[in-house]
Amino acid sequence: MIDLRYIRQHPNEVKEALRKLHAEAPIDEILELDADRRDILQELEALRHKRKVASKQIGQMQDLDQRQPLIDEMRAVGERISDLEDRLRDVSHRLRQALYLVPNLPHSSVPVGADENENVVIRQEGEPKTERDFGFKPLPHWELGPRLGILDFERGVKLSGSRFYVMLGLGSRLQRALIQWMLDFHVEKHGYTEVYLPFIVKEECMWGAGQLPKFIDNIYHDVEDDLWLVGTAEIPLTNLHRDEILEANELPKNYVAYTPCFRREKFSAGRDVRGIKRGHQFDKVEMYKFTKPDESYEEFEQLVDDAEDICRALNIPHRVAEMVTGDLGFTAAKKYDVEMWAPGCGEWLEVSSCSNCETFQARRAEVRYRPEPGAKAEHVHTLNGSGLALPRTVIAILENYQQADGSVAVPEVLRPWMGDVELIKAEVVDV
RNA sequence: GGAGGGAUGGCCGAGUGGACUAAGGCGGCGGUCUUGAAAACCGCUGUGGGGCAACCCACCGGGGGUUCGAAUCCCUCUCCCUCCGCCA
Repeated sequence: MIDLRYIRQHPNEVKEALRKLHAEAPIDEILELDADRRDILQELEALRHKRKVASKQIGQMQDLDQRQPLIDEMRAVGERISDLEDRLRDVSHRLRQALYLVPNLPHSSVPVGADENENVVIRQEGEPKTERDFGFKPLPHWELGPRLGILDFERGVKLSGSRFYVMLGLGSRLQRALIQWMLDFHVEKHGYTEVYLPFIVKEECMWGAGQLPKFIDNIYHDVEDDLWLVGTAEIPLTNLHRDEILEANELPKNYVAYTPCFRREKFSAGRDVRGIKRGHQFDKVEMYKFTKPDESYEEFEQLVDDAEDICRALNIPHRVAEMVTGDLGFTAAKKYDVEMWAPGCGEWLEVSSCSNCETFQARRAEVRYRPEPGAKAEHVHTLNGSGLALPRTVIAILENYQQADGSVAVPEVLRPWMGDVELIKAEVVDV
């Protein structure tokens, strides 16, 4: 949610920003509702004051005959107050709903562009391996996995339908090793605090993180208990300090969490249906920062570098792309994607998406800090970034580390987390 | 799932219809005293909103209601605690 005062004072700047985002939001409606709300509020408060004073008088009057006319008058005032309160509730609700539809505004440094095709690759480390480097034609993971007996698509579908899969044996263990290793890596090398979170949350968390109302169709929802399955750890992490005022000296607060993520993928029907790139359920290690506003961009660059560190340690080529205005998404003021090269499917895979949401989520979830003791509380900035998304990192490992005989080498850094297994190879099957 | 008890400011805690403009304490900040500190004493110390301002309004877990007037009465929801049951 962006600042209502800012919209009121700079409506044209907001509209201009929305044009750059290729987004629409009911700004004129917001301005009208805001004006209405303040009109109603002023009248209402004047009447409440009048009633308050009169009620005090009534309480002190002994003469019932004198009292009665004043009581009658105040009864009428009470009815008008009641009316105005109803109108205020209605207008405030509509105003809030309208504000919830406004996306975050882009940071001034974000390049203007229409869509993802105009995103800017700002750096790349490592050269993608070619067929010549391999000495054979590298296979995509959806062929490698089943051949090695570590991926089973048919049984996933049998259990849960399309976009579900089963991991087996060393495939499953590889993913588990990655989770452990990445958590330890961020805790030990980057100083994050590990946190274990609920995977299903209350509706208000969804509003706080900016998931509702916009993304309702992409969220799994348990109707009976009105709980919502998280599509990313960003949701419970944003709400971890909801309605809190943090001390300046405890910022930045850096968290890292592993969670499964659940997404209905209503908007990507038919896309990325092969393999494990886009499932309804996937695992992710997520980094998250609560920072002071004037430190957030410095912390943001660090966050991206922390994600890249994982790519470096795995020795897989990666690049960083900066999102243009048209591809920023709803909550980010600035966003980078980290992509790993996958030689089998022949594409750059988004393994991390890093966003600086500035005060957008903090305002929704009311996360604030006190700049100085005794000073007025201000909203913090919130930053999130995958560190990294698992199935895609597994894809990159399988496809980059495949050998001519169809086996897959285990990256050295992961071996201690995999019982020193060095090679994933097909089980010998009795004929 | 059943029975009972609770939810008040940063924290503890009093308050069962009208001076609550929420007592008192703790903590924090400032001051006096002191070479300095402690102690003692004095003062200040929540959040949000409206208004150019003086100032005003709201908030005692959330929502709704009764009343001229609600922290206080009624309804409802949520959460916490104790005990019982079930259970990884």
